[in-house]
Amino acid sequence: MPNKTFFNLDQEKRDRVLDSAIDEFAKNGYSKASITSIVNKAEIAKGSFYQYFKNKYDLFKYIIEIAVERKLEYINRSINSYNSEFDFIEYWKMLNKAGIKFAKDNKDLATISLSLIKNKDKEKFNDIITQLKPLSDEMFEELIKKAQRKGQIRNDINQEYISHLLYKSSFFITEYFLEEGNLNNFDNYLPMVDKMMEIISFGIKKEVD
Amino acid sequence: MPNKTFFNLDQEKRDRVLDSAIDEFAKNGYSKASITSIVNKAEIAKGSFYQYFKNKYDLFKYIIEIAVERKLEYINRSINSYNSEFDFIEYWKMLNKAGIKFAKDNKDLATISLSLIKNKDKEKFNDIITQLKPLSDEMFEELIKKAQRKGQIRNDINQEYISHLLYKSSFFITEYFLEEGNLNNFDNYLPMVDKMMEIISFGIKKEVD
DNA sequence: GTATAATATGAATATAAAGTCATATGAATA
DNA sequence: TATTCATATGACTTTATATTCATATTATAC
Repeated sequence: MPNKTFFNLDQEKRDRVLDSAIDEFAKNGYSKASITSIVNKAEIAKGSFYQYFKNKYDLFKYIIEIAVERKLEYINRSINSYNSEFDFIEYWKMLNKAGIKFAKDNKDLATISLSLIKNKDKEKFNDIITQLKPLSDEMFEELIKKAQRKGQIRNDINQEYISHLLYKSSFFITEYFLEEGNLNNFDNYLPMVDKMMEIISFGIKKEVD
Repeated sequence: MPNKTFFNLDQEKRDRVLDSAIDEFAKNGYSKASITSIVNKAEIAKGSFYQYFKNKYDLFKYIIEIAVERKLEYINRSINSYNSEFDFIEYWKMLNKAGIKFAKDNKDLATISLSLIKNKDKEKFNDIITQLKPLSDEMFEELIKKAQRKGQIRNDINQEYISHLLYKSSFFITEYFLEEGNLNNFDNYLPMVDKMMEIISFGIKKEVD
């Protein structure tokens, strides 16, 4: 958590610091991100930085917090506009689309979150990763159980397998989107994702007999 | 490429250096890997290291070369023992299994290759990534075209989508395997992969009518 | 056994990073 | 105006890194 000094700052300056940091972390990942670069871009003194944050990790943690918050907003907005009878496949597609939309509008935050999840240094980021739980594959578990009860997806496949497959696929969908070439091609990208989701749906859907 | 001095060394010493470096890169990734750690583990002097390699990058490049070579051996071994009529799904499953087997027997090399592919700093590693081409999604393209011609997989889906899906899925299969918990659970892991591949197959397979 | 070439060595150098601290500035209060 | 408190500052410290280099050791050749 930033010090209270940081929150006393006028929003313009606060944004300058955060934007600079988000840019730096997105470009270089956590360990290669440089405080010196961040303060230069934000046009504040190095000493000031340490008036605002305990250290680099403190800053990073706060940025992830922002990212999670923002992404949940996108997801909740989707869920709220979903009025029909529960249909797992549709629901899953909707979540993926919300994820892509979040990444489209917040590509740096999305990049940072992704890099965190892909990071191997679990020890170090353990407390941060805990924050991500609501966006993890555990989220799918309940949904999948429900869908299997309702006979919407095959139940001859271990729920853990499906959960992991869907969770990971949502990642590489975002990941692929964040690759150059696709970023500025949102309109071409969406139909592609539709096809991918369709492929996976075919595999998990229970045939009506 | 290492200097000729390195190749003049007796194999025991060469292996000591390589093993130490592979271990270090697998544990820490490229930029956080430390030459000091490597030479300490290998029990050679720092100065000696720079008699063998031009720099850190030179060493890394060489290790990737080894990884690619070794993985291709696994793949070729599989392909050679594949005698039946071409069946895309079976072929694809076979490739994935060869990949997992490679990862099982060479977990550090597999970890390093994965981290390279996941790395964002394309500029820096551009020349190395070129080496990986034979293991990339381009490999799938020809296979998929062939399979579509033979009517083995749906042709209402753009070949690029499928190619990317299959390529990425092969990654997360390896990735998931390399996560702790699964590594020492090879026998439980294989059936799980079978199920995952089955799910995707359902989606891309052409129904016989 | 001497000369030459190959290899080994670790102290020294250069660079960059995170984090600290004494001090300066400015705003608010009385 | 004088005092107090919050904020700003950048030089300094510490620590780690990759890389270099002059020199020492060992092996090879004659």
